[in-house]
Amino acid sequence: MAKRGETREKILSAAAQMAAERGISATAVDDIAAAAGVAKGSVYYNFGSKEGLYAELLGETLQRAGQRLRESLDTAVAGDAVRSVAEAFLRGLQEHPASSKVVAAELFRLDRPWRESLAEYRSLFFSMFAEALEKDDRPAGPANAAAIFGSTIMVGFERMLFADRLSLAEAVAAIEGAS
Amino acid sequence: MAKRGETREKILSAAAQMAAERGISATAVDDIAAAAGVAKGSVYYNFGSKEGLYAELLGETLQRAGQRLRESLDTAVAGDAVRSVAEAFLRGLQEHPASSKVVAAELFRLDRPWRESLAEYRSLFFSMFAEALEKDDRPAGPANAAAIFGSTIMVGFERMLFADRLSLAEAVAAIEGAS
DNA sequence: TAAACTAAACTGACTGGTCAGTACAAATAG
DNA sequence: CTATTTGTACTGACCAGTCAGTTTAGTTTA
Repeated sequence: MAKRGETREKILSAAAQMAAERGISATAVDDIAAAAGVAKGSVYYNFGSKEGLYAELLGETLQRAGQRLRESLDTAVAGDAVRSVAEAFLRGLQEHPASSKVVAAELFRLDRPWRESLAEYRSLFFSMFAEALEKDDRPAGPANAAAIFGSTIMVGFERMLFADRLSLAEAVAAIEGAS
Repeated sequence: MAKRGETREKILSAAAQMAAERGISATAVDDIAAAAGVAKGSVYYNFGSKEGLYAELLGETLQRAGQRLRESLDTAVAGDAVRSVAEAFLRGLQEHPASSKVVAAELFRLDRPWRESLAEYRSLFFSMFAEALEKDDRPAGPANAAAIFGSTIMVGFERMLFADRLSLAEAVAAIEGAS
């Protein structure tokens, strides 16, 4: 029998994979369990509810992204901060495509229980991009942060959908040039 | 009895309002009918299905936006095209907040029947922003278009959520960028 | 001019399927 | 001995979609 940690990992991975393809609400708990090769009861034993499961998946993903951004921001040279942060963001998307897709699709939704948590992270990301702009001595109002963040997400998404058509360097250059 | 057009309008308006607050999938046809002050059967008489109803709402909204962008693009002076298109886009969001929210929330989803239609419009918008960039003699690759489009959407969304905190001019300036 | 007719518009109770969540006894692992 | 996992069967809520019947507006007939 698998250890607790392994079961959790298998479930989280299957949940991410399926939701990336079909969306969260179209993914049934029975299907997740089947895809993970695990009993439905184990999902509830480990996560309590479907909501709890996806809250954890989104939370993990967002926290990881936040940490990445924080690090790249702190180590970046002044004048290169925006580029550095945008690149860190894009790398994150690339390394965890499934959960990233889920997050991206949920980021604009208004009807989910984890709306608050998502909104919190959104404003955290905003503030970090603003910080990067400041460090580069560029205008750093809320609109400017939103603009940079928006272009980064959109370019990242585009890149995820059309795999290798767009190099990391090209993508970052476009983001820098946009605003 | 109300004329056919009136009933349709009431239903579309209620559908937009509710979906903007709770999302499409969390909005029951029963609730739409109740909010519109109309029997559930009338929804099906007029639109055939829930999917048909929202397909029409999204289609209308996207087409209107597309037209707006086309016009502003065609009348814009070279050098001012990006600003002009971005402003047109933001104005559209402002004038139809409910249906715009619905569209924005659906724009990144992977699991809907109207995914194809949305994707089509997304690439139409992309190409118009690319055209605007060209007209302004700026780099106009796919990444650049995605970047501008992303920043426009994100700033517009931010503006919709925090109503008057952000003037149209400020928003457009942030999208255009300082350089 | 009013009665009869017609078709389109509308109604709302009902149906059938889906799915989150529960129950629990038995098996396995550390 | 305790925590974890399994498998199966079940419940109850929710909700898209249906349909037989009712209302309305407009038109024809006598």
